Order: sequence, then C-alpha cells, then structure tokens
Amino acid sequence: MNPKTTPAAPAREGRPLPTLEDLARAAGVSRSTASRAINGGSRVSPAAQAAVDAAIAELGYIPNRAARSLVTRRAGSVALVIPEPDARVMDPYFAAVVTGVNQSLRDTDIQLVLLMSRAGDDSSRTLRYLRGGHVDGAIVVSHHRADGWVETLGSTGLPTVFIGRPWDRKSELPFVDLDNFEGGRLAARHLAGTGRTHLGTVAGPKDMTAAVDRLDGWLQGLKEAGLKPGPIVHGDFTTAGGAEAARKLFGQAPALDGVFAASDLMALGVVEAVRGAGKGVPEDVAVVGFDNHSIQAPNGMDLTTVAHPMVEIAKNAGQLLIRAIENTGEQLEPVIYPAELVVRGSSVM
Amino acid sequence: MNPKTTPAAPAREGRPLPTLEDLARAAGVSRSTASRAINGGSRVSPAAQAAVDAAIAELGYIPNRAARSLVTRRAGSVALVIPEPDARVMDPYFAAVVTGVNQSLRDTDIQLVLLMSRAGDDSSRTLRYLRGGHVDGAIVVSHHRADGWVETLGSTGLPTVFIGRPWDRKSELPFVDLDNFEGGRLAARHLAGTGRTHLGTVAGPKDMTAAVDRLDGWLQGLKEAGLKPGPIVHGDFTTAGGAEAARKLFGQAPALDGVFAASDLMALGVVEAVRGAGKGVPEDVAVVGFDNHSIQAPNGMDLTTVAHPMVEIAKNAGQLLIRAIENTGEQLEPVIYPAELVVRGSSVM
DNA sequence: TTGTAGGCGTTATCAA
DNA sequence: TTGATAACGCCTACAA
Repeated sequence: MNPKTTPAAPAREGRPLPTLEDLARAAGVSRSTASRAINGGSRVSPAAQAAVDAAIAELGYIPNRAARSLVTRRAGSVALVIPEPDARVMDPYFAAVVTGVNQSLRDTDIQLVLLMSRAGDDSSRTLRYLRGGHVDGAIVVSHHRADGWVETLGSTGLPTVFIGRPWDRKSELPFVDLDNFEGGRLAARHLAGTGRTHLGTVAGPKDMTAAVDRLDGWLQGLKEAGLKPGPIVHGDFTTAGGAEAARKLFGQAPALDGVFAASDLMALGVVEAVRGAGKGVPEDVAVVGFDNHSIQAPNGMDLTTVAHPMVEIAKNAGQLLIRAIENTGEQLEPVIYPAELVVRGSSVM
Repeated sequence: MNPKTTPAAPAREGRPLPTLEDLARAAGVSRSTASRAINGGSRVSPAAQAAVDAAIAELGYIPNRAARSLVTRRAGSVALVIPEPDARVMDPYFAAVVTGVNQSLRDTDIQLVLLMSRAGDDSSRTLRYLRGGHVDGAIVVSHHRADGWVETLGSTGLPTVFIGRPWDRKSELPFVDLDNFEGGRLAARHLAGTGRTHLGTVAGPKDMTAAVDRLDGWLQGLKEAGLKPGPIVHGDFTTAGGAEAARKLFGQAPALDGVFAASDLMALGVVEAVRGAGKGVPEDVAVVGFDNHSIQAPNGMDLTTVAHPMVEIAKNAGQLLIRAIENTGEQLEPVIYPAELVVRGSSVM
C-alpha cells in the first residue's frame, strides 16, 4: 500500500451530480421507492414509476456505481487482462478476442474494460484494480509462463476465465482453447501426406502454452508419419520474426521442402524468406500456418492453415465468465475446440 | 435505467475479503489509525505503522475501491474511449495512443481502462459507466462527427481531453492534436515543388476532423501553388480502402503524376494500385502519405509522409487529463503539434 | 499520536 | 405498495 503519486484529492468542481435523495424528492417519493423504480420496478405503482422516470429524465440522474457496488457487491463490469507490452496489444488476435468477448456481453448490462499490464511494469497496480472490487470477473488472454496470473488470480477468488490453456495444470480455473496439439498434428499429417519429407519448424514463444502444444502435436504427427523432425527455430508470432526464423532454418538445412509455422503471421514471413531465396511456394517449399487469419501472401497466394475460431472462443469465454460470476456452484469445465485443417495454395500445387 | 439482463446478484462464495476493520483488529489499532497508515502514514507512530504493514501482508488486505471512492470521490482510474467498431480497434494508431497514454500514467497510481463503444451499439452503457463514478476522467480518441461525445461529456463535467480536434468548435474541452491543416499544405507544396502538376487526392473519412483538416490544408497548398485540385476520393484510412480509392482516381484521370493520401496505410494502397496498373512509383506517380508509420511498400520503397508523433501526442493528452482532474481552476488550452514533412523515396527519384 | 463518530449514495430488510 | 432504518467499507474532522 504505497501509492506513488496519488494526486491530492480536491473534489471536482461544478454542481454535484444528483443523488438518489434528490431524485426521490423531485419525484415526490421515498428513496426506497425511487430505488425500486430504478431497478426493474417490481412492487412499484405505475404512478410512482412514472414520477420517478420523469424525474430521472429531468435531473439526468445516473446511479453512483461505487455506492451501488458497495452494497450489491457487484461492479457491473468485467476485465479483459492483456499481459503484453502495449506495442503488441494491437494485433489481429486481440481484435478477435475483444470482438468475441463483447459479443458475449451484448445482452448484458456489463461493461468490458481492457487492462494492459506491461510485463516488467508494476502489474500490482492492475492486481489492486482487479482485487479492489472494480470488476466482477476477469478474462486473461495471452498468458505467459512467468506472469503469475494463474496463481495470483486463483488465490483471490475473483471469477476468472483464461483464453488459452494456462500453465499451471493443477489450476482449477476454467479456460477455453483450441485443440492446439491436434492442430499441430494435422499439419504434420498433411505435409507428410503430400510427400514432403524434409520439414522445418518455426515454433512460437516457449513461454506460451499455445506454442508448446502446437509444437508437441506437430512432433507427434511427424513421429506417427515416420518422419524425423528437422531443424526447429522459435519465433515471436510476428511476420518479421517468422522471416528471420525461416532464414535460420534454411541456413541449417537448405534442402527443406516443407515448413510448419505456428502462426499465419510467421508463415507469411516464411513465404517471404523462401521467395527471397529465389525459391517457390509451394513448388519448392510447402508452407503451413496456424490461425486461419485469412491473410494473403503478397502475390495472392493463400495459406494452408489450421482454423482457429478466435472470436467464437472468446465469446465462449465471456459466457463462461458470466456463469462463473453468477456462480450456481457448478464446477466449470474447460472448453476445447477441435482443430481443423484448411488446405490452400501454399502447400499443394 | 432499464438494465437488460442484470444477472441476479448472489454474492460470490468463498471467504469474504478482509476489511479495514479486520486489518485494524489484526494490527491491534483502531480503524482510523489503520486507514492513516495505509494512506501515506502521516501522524502514525512507527510502531503502529509497522503493525499495520505486517497485518496487511498477513491478511493480503487490499482496500475496497468502491468504498474508498465513495468518500474520496476519486476512482483511481481514467478511461480511454474508443468509439470504433471493435474490428478497427487494433490498428497501429491505437497502439500508439495506448502506449502514449500509459506513459503519462507511469508515475501515477492511476489505472488506464479502455472502453470500446461500437457505433450503433448502445453507447449509453459506456456513458453510464463514465458518469457513474467509475473513472476520474476520460480521453476520447478517434472521435466522429455524429457520435455525440463532445456534447455528452461536455455536459457531465467529467474531466475530458480529446486526442484530435473535436467537431464542436464551441466546445471548451481541451484537446491535443497535430497541425493537420499545415501537414496537408506541406504535402501540396512538396509535390508542386518537385514539378508534379496532375494531382489526385485520397482523403480520409468525412466525419473525422483530422481527415477534413488535412484535405483543407492540401487544397489550400495547391491553390497557393497555382495548381488545380484534381479528382478527390474519400477512403477509410485502411490500405484496402486506399487501393480502391486510387483505382477510382486513375479511372477518372489516367494522367495523374502525383497522389496525396491522408494516411500511410492508404498511401500503401495507392502504391499497390499504381504498380498494379503497370506504372512506377515515383517515376510515373509520386505518392505522399500521412502519419510516418514507418511502413515500407513491398519492395522496400519508403514513403514520403507527414510526421505524426502519436505517442507523444497521446502522452501529452494524458498529462493534460491529469491536470484537468487535479483541476487547479486553470483553463486548459489545446495543444497543437507542428507538422513536418519527411521526404523519402516515394515522391522523389 | 490515537480513537470516536459521522457520512459518502445505494440497496435490502421489515414493518406499516 | 410504501417508507423508515440499517448496513456496505472507507476516510476524516474532531476530540481526547
């Protein structure tokens, strides 16, 4: 508890906002009746309801949520926690997640707030926010191994849902995820099935479960197909990272005829690198990505990829969170979406 | 006041969070002393302070912000309002804005929350959130003509700063912006100065001041140079939109030798379209963008553009908001950054 | 330096 | 159907 520079607290100027008291007086009813009229209006006479409604419009009354949440123990908002440096906050993946979560909240009176806690930054500020009763629950996305969100949130009792399997397998916290393992396996099967034999891998960050699971599945698939895994390089899920990784790959093994990249963005980088080296996709090198971002490589070539219904997954996470908040005592189980391969031009001629 | 589906409110399970009362008891002091120890510790004996600190650690105490804000009238957080459909939420511009605002809050105990209110969606939910005392102030970015944020927020008294000049010129609300008019003018001067005479325009959305100001400045610059404005098409600030606009442009006037696009993303689309038509940049057509996003066109050609220090601008907006919240009564003036042209390969040979 | 008492705006309980 | 009244958790004069 040592706020750095909490600014002094001179109350804001201007007329104070109207309170329930003011509203009740204007409507000629008691505070309690006004309160009931505001919240659904059960056991309120039509006359009283009308009077209160009129007063609301006249005064521009809006309930003070701090006061309300103090007694209801509900904040009326949920957080989407993004433990990424702000630069990466804005990639298509997060756009999809935001879209999906918003969809799940559409018929609700719950407001979504995005919380970004930079790694290395004082994430305890975010934690205080989360635990201080500002939100009724949290969805954590893009969780990294060392960020500690699982333990931290798990111990607070704040309803929490992860998008993407969290690291701590013992954790009881529910999550929604794609079957990343199976996705990797499908990629291996596909490339093996089309006759590719010298395969390289551009894996994702080692500290994210999605990357690890995709890699594990891919290796398992290769094994089942009787193929040896070729060189493996880890990228950061970005296009530039994918290109760089691909160059390393071909530096180690110039004869590769197939590459699996753990994200479409990286796959795009791989395509660039292959072409930059004067080779063709898919004639010389087949490329398979992951996510089905419907990105096109520069000259209109489409990427073979593993479908990843991110919007749907995020939406499901939102619904799960709502159930966790309403907490009927039920144990919420993880939800895992099946993986599906989408074959396009980058891997078959 | 008619919450759609406010879920029933069964309090969350589990042990209740420790309260100040619990803390004080554990520390063997009174509530007030505990409170003082928590908030800066003035007039607290070292012994009492130590006892309270120990109890905090032991209990994992975190103040309930709803209760606190009820009495202090401070929420400890500010909102960044983004009135865009969630799909567009995640472009580089917003990434820069988030980065900048976060920087301004770095030494503060204030948490930044992102609020996205889709156009067409019930933005009153966002408004209730804003007015309900959940935040101490708001920064509005990407404000559109019809979204009503100026009037709405202006009337609430909530400290508000706009990034980008708001529509309502009468508004007293402070804002931070680039000198977009001058930026457009610089672009015109530059193209005229390099001998281009048949100029096309890819303007931005008509309902955003940045787009309008850039266009006005550009037209003014052309006038000063004695050039007639060629065809004008409005795009949506995206690459695809820019390409489409460029094709229309060349459909109307095939002999264009220069194009000004009101954003780098659109300029990129213009470059694509020009090349797609078998012409060269800059030999046949010079292209000038806006924003200095340091994007490269596919084959490594760099864009001439108008610099737009978005991070810096957003940071300034955050600082302005903090001052508005601390409100020493001073009238906060708009801040306008000078425009600067960055000449690169897309406009000169 | 400490503790007591009152109030912030709302909802919930319980008589009337 | 209505209206007192008591919390909710915290801060802050004020008095000790």
